[in-house]
Amino acid sequence: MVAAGASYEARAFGVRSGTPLRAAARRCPDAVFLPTDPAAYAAASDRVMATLRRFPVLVEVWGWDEAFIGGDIDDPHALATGMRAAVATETGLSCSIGIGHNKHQAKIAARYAKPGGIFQLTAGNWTELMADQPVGALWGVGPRTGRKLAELGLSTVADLAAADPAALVDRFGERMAAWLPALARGAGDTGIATEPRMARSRSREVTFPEDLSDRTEIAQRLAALARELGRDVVDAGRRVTRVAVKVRYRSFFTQIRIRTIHGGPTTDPAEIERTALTVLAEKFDLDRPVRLLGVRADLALEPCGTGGSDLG
DNA sequence: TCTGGGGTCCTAGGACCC
DNA sequence: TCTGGGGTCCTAGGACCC
Repeated sequence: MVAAGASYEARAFGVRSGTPLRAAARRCPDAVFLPTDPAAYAAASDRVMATLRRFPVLVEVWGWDEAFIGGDIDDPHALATGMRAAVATETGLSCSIGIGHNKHQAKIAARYAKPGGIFQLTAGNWTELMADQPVGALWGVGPRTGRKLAELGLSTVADLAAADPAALVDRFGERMAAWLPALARGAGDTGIATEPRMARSRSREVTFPEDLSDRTEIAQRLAALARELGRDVVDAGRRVTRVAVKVRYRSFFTQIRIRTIHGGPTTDPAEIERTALTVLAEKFDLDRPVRLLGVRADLALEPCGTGGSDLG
């Protein structure tokens, strides 16, 4: 069990998202531990997004607690101030706003804005603020890429910004090789998608308190997950194209095996369950203790139904 | 940091067909 | 029988983000 998030007070003690609960309790003995409440987060999120949409801007929802605001804005600082005030008045919540010429800059600016402030990152102050940062500070560069870049002698944003894409191609492929140095120079996407995205997949997974060794029990637990998932997907009015099964063993070694549904996309939960069980039986070694089981359904991009627009 | 749950996108290689 | 190229579908796996 790990913390999904932590208050700023708890963060001061070294507790953050992903910290095991045991470690969190050790570092911060006075911490209050709350269960997750997805429905409450969704409701609060809806209210915040509705507040933002009242401004004459484009709003792209980016998860529960983030949004990109787009537009040709004369005075972004004034806009941000107005938005923060409106969100506070209408929802009682505090938010931070980062301003930039693209999503990447805005995203990083928002870090500087926290907690509960406004910060602007531009071509003008990008270099000053970012040049000496580790490459991992860039949005989209994680620990793995950071390590690979370090092996090439590129550890800071400035190093990467000056790197020759040709020198990165072998390691990262054509696209990434071109993208990474641009990212380091502050480039980024500017598109704002106001329409809700059509989900590509839906999944369920569970880590067991005690590893599972009994094959029958493993199959039963997977079947139960598949049934829950099937219900979700049907409720959402979507069709399933592929079913993936995920198994994590005691060693933390994790495998995903996938199968395309024969005969085209399905809405039949029984078929989802059956496919998951087949994949489990045919493609996994179940002689080792299992720590986690998961099922994922990949979804057809066209909703099911007979041409109606019941998803409005 | 003995390591949750829910997602997205990209790449590489094999199979198969023309 | 061997050879080559291109296209498409499929799976595995890597990586990142919240």
